[in-house]
Amino acid sequence: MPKAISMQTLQRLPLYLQYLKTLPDDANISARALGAEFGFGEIQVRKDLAAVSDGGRPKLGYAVSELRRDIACALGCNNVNDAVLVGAGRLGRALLSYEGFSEYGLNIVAAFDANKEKCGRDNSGKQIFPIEKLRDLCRRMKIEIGIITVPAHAAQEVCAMLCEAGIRAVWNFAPAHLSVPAGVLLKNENMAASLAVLSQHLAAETLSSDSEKEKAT
Amino acid sequence: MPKAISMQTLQRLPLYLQYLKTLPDDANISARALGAEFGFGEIQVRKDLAAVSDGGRPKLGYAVSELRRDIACALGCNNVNDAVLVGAGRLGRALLSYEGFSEYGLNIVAAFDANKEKCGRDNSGKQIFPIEKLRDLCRRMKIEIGIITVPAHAAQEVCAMLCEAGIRAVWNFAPAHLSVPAGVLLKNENMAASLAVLSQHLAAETLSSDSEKEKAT
DNA sequence: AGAGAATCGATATAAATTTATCGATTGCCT
DNA sequence: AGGCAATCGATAAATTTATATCGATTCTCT
Repeated sequence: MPKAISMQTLQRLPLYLQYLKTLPDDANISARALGAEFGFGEIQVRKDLAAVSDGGRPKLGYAVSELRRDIACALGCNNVNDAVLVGAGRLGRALLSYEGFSEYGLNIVAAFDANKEKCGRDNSGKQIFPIEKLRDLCRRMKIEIGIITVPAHAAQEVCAMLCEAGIRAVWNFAPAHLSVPAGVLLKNENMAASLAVLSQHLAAETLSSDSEKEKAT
Repeated sequence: MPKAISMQTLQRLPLYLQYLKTLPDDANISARALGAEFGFGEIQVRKDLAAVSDGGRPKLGYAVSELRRDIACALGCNNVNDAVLVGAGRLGRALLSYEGFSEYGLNIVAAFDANKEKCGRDNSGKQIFPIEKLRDLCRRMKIEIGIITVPAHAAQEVCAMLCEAGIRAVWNFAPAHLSVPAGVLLKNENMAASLAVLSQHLAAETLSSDSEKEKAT
């Protein structure tokens, strides 16, 4: 049963899950071994797992199949969330055709674009509609997640449309700052932040000879 | 003077920078106003800014142009880092043609793909080479950043190639768990983690009327 | 010029997160 | 069976991060 899961833990769980999926069903794994894969300490892993699972046997470790089930459950991977995507450019189509989302309970039901030439059936098999139909479709299907992959200058406008259409969570890939009404969650896929970490690593290593601690995120 | 910038601060700075770029050069902005844009507290913003800038005048706030300069400097946006990208599929090409990276000091000099049909000049203007040339080009140009956008099953192999070619930081977009030698930074662009946050928000709101969870021990 | 309000910076407190310590449990080996 | 080593879970300490408090500064308005 899910206790309160800390924000940090919540973001590590998908990593564990991803890795656990590569292991045999009947395997066991220790917190230490799991952590070693990511450069995490074993205690941290144990605490993470304790937040979602109750199994874990001394000397053996955790049963992989149980862990997978428990993590998936905690992450809500089993409750499918429908989503729409706005902006059928390169990035948008890349996400449309990415099949890994379903493993995490995300189902992109349709895409929208202002350019009518892009409309029709994408070669991912997903339908791309003119943006005018956004509101109606979202309301009718009670969509709760909107994914924004439009150019920065159009992002706020699209965001407003999505909110107006009843969306409750916005996943923004546009390099733009968005504002959302209260009650709507905004999650920026923040590639600039990742870049900041990368480039600081390079800068740090070039200056101070070494003794850098590697960190996977 | 570059003090120690905390990890969290480091990841907020690009957000500020992004927003500051939308403001007039001669404007001023207060910590409170800047924070309000992102839902951050004003004190937090002030501490973030204090880590990279020294300006900030009572009653007026911070000079936008100074802040931009200081943040950009702290993020190393001025020292250009060359990078290569492996995997010229949809996502790879999307990143190739994304022009926003240069603002953060990332310059993708070339891409590689195992499929020779994809080689040649991309319509982003970037060259796509056969993967066999990866090692040579990286070493010759002293590339330090490698971006992985191949399917999950090929990711580890590509990662190893990059490390072997002298890469010092790997930016992984593949939904796969990678291991890198010590000294190489691995940054996973962790869309699953973002999804976890999104879907927990939805779940929390839906069940918000429920009482506290019980825990099995 | 002086009152007043906004805002900064520094210091202090609180909360979240990570890391350490230690005893208890369990499987494996001889 | 009995000892050994691995591992867990819980509690405690340390570290990092966020928030609050307060005096000092400086701009604007009258």
